[in-house]
Amino acid sequence: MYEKANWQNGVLTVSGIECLNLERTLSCGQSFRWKKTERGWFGVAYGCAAYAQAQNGMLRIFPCAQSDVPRWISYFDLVRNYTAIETQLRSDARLSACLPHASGIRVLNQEPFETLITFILSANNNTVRIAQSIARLCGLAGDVATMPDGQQYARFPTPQAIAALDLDALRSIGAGYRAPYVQQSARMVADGFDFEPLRHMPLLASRKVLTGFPGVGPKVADCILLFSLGRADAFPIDVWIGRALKSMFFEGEKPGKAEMERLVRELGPMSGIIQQYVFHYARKKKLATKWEKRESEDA
DNA sequence: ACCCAGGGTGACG
DNA sequence: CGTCACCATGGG
Repeated sequence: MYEKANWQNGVLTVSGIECLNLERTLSCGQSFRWKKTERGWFGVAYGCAAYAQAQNGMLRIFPCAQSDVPRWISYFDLVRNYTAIETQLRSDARLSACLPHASGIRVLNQEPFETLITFILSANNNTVRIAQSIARLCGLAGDVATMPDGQQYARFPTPQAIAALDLDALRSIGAGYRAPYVQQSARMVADGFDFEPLRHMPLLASRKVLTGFPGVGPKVADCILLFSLGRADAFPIDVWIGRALKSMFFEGEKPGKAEMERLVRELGPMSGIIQQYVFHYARKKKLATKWEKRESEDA
């Protein structure tokens, strides 16, 4: 939640934000279009390019048209009470270890079609390659727009633009065997698929609709629901979360499907947000052990 | 040369 | 229903 949002001369300043760590939020693998620069984080969302800076519970976004203020507030999920979520984490002995590494993470509210294509590309892939492929896809088929200062940037391509690409073009951006999935899914959206009903259906029904897209299974469906359709109870289970839950909740034993579902239910209606904290914690911890291992090998 | 990465698909029991 | 080889690509 936040106290005040002020717009002046193309700059949006939101103050009194209780939990916000931009570094963690923008580099934790939910969005792949933000880069750290000297002027702050630069990214493109909903066709708008902007810089984002944060300090002391204050978030500044520029350039920002006045009509885009509600969208940015929604994008950074500033309406949600993250203090309550972090309190829940702190009071759970199994989850509290996540906070030092993940406090201030927010789940962004991204554009659904962009999220669909992004996470089709994410399957059996790594975050560096995913970001590269997205950037090349935008350069290849995205509209070029111009910022007020003259700087040019590429928007995420429309469904029609991606649907019009041939498979060789999609392979050229590094889509690999996912190229036909991207092409066919883009065609379905270009043909009029409507994401909006998925915001309000029962979770299982929404997931079933999304797995109708080629290249979308249960995990990618949950990513789309959590990252772009406001479903805070969608709980994507990937290799990192699987490992983390195994050690944190099941004493190193691989949980069955029913046990996993029971755990997610126990975590409550914000389980998906909590998932993001655990995911980031798991990745940071693994990274540290990798570094330690490499340094000990060097020595 | 082998393993891994925000998994999904299709074939087979 | 569950399991499993296979998928294209680049880095470690």
